[in-house]
Amino acid sequence: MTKNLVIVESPAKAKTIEGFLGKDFTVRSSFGHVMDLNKTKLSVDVDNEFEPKFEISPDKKKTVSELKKMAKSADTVWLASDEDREGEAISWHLYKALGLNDNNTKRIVFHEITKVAITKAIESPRGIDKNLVSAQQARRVLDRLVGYELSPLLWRKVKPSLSAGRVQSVAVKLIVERENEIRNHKSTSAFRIVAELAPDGPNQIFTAEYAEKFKEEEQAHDFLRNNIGANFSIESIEKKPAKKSPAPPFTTSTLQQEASRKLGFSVANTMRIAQSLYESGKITYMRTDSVNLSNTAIGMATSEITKSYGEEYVRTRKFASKIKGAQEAHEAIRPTYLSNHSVDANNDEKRLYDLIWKRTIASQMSEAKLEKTIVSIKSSGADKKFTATGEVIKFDGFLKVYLESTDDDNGEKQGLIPAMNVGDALSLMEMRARERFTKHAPRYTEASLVKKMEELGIGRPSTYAPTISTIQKREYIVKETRESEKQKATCLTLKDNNISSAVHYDNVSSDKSKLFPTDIGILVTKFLDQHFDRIMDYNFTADVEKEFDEIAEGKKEWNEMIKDFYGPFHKKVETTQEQSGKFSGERLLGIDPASGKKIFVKIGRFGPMAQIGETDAEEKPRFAGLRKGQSIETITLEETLKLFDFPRNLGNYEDKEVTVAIGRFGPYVKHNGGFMSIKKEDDPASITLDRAIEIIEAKRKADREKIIKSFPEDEKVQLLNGRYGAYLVIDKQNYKLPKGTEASELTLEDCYKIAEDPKNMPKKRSSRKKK
DNA sequence: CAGTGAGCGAGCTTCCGCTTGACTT
Repeated sequence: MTKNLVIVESPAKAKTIEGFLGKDFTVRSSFGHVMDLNKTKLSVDVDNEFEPKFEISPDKKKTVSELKKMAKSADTVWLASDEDREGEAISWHLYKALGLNDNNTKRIVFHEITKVAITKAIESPRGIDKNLVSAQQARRVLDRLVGYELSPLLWRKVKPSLSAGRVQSVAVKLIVERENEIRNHKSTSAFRIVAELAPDGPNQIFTAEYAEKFKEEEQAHDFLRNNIGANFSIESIEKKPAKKSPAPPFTTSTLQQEASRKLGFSVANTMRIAQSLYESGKITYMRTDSVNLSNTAIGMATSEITKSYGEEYVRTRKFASKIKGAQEAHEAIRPTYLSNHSVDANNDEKRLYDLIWKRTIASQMSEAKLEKTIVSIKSSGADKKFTATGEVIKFDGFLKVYLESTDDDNGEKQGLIPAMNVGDALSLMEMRARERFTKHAPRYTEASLVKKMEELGIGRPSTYAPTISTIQKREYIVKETRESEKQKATCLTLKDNNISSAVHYDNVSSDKSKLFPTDIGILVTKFLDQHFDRIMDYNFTADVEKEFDEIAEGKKEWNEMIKDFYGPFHKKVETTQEQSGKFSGERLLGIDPASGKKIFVKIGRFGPMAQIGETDAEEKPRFAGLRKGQSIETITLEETLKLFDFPRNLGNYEDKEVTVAIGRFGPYVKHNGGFMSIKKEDDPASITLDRAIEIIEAKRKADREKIIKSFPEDEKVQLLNGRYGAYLVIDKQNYKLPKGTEASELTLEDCYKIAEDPKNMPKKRSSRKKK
């Protein structure tokens, strides 16, 4: 059929490339890896040179059989997966899975998707690099061994269904350690002195800061008093030129950071939107660690900048990655056509595109030229000097288009400074001594965690977003907005020869959508740190990467490397398994005044819980789960005792008892065998019977509205309103309704008929949804 | 989803990286 079959990793790429190649070429995609280790088994023969058992992934069976068919009828198969470890392995796996041979198979690589690059690649094919394949195998086997030996250990020692891995466990550790730092941070305060001054003549006020801060309010007060009626004059003015350069074009990580800071997107959201822009051909590939732009792109940028801003704004650059372990198989993320200043798409896509366009264009624009002015001012009432700094843009350059934001954007703006001369007298408008507290390190956001992971070389562009969602799904960390801590601060003001004092409440931290560790995350980190310090070492990944590189260069055997690692690792797993007991993080809080028994908090099978009495005591202990937001690290005895006030009997309704209790999904009201969750506004400790009845009635109303139709002839059959529209239930089994069906018009016969059609059976979930 | 937590024991959970759809009760 086709003479040449070219296989790439992504279907969008396949479509583009097919346009560049002639009729004789058919381009298809493998959709990433086609072979992997079996998910349900270790699939690594640890007694036999660590031989991995790769098999065709279940969800790739169809792709592989289609490709196989096409490959059979082709003269030549061109394996064009990415030029990195994983890409090489994809080619090798395709080679095996499609039953290819050396005579009709060629391996090619290209970094940019242009006709020239691809034609050139076709002209210079090579064979599959087995060393690179071995390096991937080592990476894959190492991750499997770590993940599949540590996770079961956690199930036994801590809690079922937990997970551990080279990447995720260290990501959690970063957040746990940051929280510890914050907990141990001792905030100190000092009074900062700021003067608002104005030269004679036009009313141009500017601010200057005094060179010293004062620890005590009294000292600050004394200082202000000394400056009542003082003379201010300019001692020196220094002007110096400064430059600002644009940031490199986007990689996955920097795109996630900027989209988070400037647009407020989560990393998963950013990737979803970028994927959509990529699929519609608007931007280049979005999973990349490269800051490189192709010559074509730089050419487009040059003409676009010249046209829109003028020649003096052009300054092309080649950026080099500073990230260790960067594989740079792709270009940086950029618009496919820089002449499109915006795109026709939904709002989020437009905004993300706009960001990418600006960043790309700015990266090829001239530096901004600034002039910094530093004015030194002396006061007759002070020993040291006041300093005012100003910044004037002489030439805006790339700033015309784009300025990168930073994580801590609370830096004060540098104001304009009026034109003045040395010796000029100034009038004091106002002087303030404001108490400032030192701030603890900020909690991570999703995006700043990605930044840190990238710095440490942990994870890859394709895994940042999934890793962050995994550690949230496992409940190791939570993303939350918490009430920020306030601190009382004093501000003294000198104005019109008078000193007044006022009190402010300053936010110590801004905790909007920040990452917090949970009790389980803290406990698991502690456990792994104690027993597996090597894997929890921030340098572990970087160190093994060096060894993968040696394997890729043919300087090392992959299974030798794994053997060296696995020996001591596996021994540690075994001794921990045998010698250490349950790791519950148990904390003794004190004595229950009612029973005289001990009260503990710890991690149980279902998460954090409190316990009155000892497990091996004759009388069974009482248990209660901790509420959301409570932590075994910080909960007090009083708070714990309150948890045992449930279930609480509120009285009777319709001759049946109404009780309120706290369960797995929060507080609920129980009545006549039914459960109803209570809303956030209601406090289970003080809820009244009347309010509980309201909740019961509201639930009944919702249930009534849920039923579209029921049949008195067969009560097992019901048509219900669900989250995704109408559906059919027969004897607890759900069925989809065929498209276009009006549920309220269906007869009982219709329902039976629908249930018989296997098309309407709901798909079985491949993996059970985690609680 | 279902409102537990000892004991009994079967059977389940899990990794990282490469890619997109399929399709939810």
